[in-house]
Amino acid sequence: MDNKKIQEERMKCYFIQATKEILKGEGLKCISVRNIAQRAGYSYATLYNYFKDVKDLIFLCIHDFQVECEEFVKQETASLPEGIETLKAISKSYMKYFIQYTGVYELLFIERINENKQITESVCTLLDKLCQNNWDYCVKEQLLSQEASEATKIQLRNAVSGLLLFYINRKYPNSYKDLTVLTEIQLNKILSF
Amino acid sequence: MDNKKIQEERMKCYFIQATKEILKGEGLKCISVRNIAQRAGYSYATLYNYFKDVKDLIFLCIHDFQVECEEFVKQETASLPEGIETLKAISKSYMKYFIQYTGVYELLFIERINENKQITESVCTLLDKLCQNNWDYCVKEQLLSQEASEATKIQLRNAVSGLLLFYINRKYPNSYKDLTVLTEIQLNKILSF
DNA sequence: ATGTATAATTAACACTGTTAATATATTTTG
DNA sequence: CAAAATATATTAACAGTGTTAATTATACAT
Repeated sequence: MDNKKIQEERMKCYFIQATKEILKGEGLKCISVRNIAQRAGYSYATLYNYFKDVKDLIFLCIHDFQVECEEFVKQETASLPEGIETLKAISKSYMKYFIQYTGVYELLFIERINENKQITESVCTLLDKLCQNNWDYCVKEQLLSQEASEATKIQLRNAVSGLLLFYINRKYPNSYKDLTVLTEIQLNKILSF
Repeated sequence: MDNKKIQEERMKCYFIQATKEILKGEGLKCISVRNIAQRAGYSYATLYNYFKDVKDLIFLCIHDFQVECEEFVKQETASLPEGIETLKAISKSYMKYFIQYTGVYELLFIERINENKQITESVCTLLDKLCQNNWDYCVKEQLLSQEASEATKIQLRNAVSGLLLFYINRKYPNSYKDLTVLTEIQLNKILSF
């Protein structure tokens, strides 16, 4: 029956929605089967009729957050012209998203979940993807070689990851202002070619 | 009484030792009060006579691992002359330590524990510290300015952190060989001045 | 309307960290 | 040296966690 599928998808959606709300609000540490189910308006065991386990459910949120982050950055940088300054703006916007939703950061980069290679790789290279057309532009305008752009892309990804890890996970530096200063210096250093 | 103190310290040491063994062996996910106590040869509740809670105990391991990492890197790079190549060697040795003991990496950089500013900062700047005399050397030899060395130091720290995070936590890239290639490129890029 | 398939719930299990009450050593005192 | 007092270690219990089995409620087809 087709109705079965529709209803099943709707139910799944309720649980996924609840999970996403908790992650964005209270954070990863507040995720529990009973907590999710309560917010979805069902008993905790009902969840297991639609998901293999809680990891399976949480895993499904990753893709949604990835898309959300992408849209967030695109909206913030859509009006900017292609080039180095936009690469900086994208990087800062990307960081802004994860600093605003640290629970999402934890899920995407910290939490050990069922290792799906596809998703894992697309999470790791999300910033690369967001920057891609700007890198292409810089190469086309001969601001740097194709080879150099590849290495610099990875450099940018690592720098941003490092800054986020220390700031979100270790409160280092201990103020947002200090982080922005640090970020500015690092971005200028990496993106001066 | 002085004997009291000695005995108390000995007891603490048994639990700390057990915790460190589990962390270096099975990893952070295998840490539990009952598991630690069993390995130490005591009941789980005995632990609470010597530590406020399990976080307090785990926290005490951080300093030891930091020292161990420091000694590991120093031993591997002691014979090298000061300079850029040694900065690379130190970075690679530092990465090697954490890849060998991923449980230690998790504890120092991933796990959310009682936030002690002192320790947190010293963990975040451990690589900086290990490199310091080489940076001083490079500045003295006028290979780069003091200001540039500060920015590059942070750049190196972030790059290494990013590489470790993705590789250890997300298996990206998915082979150690690929990681070494990626690392080599990144280090050469950062340390070419 | 009744029987059957399906979905949702409660009860239970094996874990987790932590605390209170109990049992065991150890030390101090008569 | 024996008894009382103190300190230490252990078991039992509680409130959590994820997960599964058994049970109840619901929807659907005959």
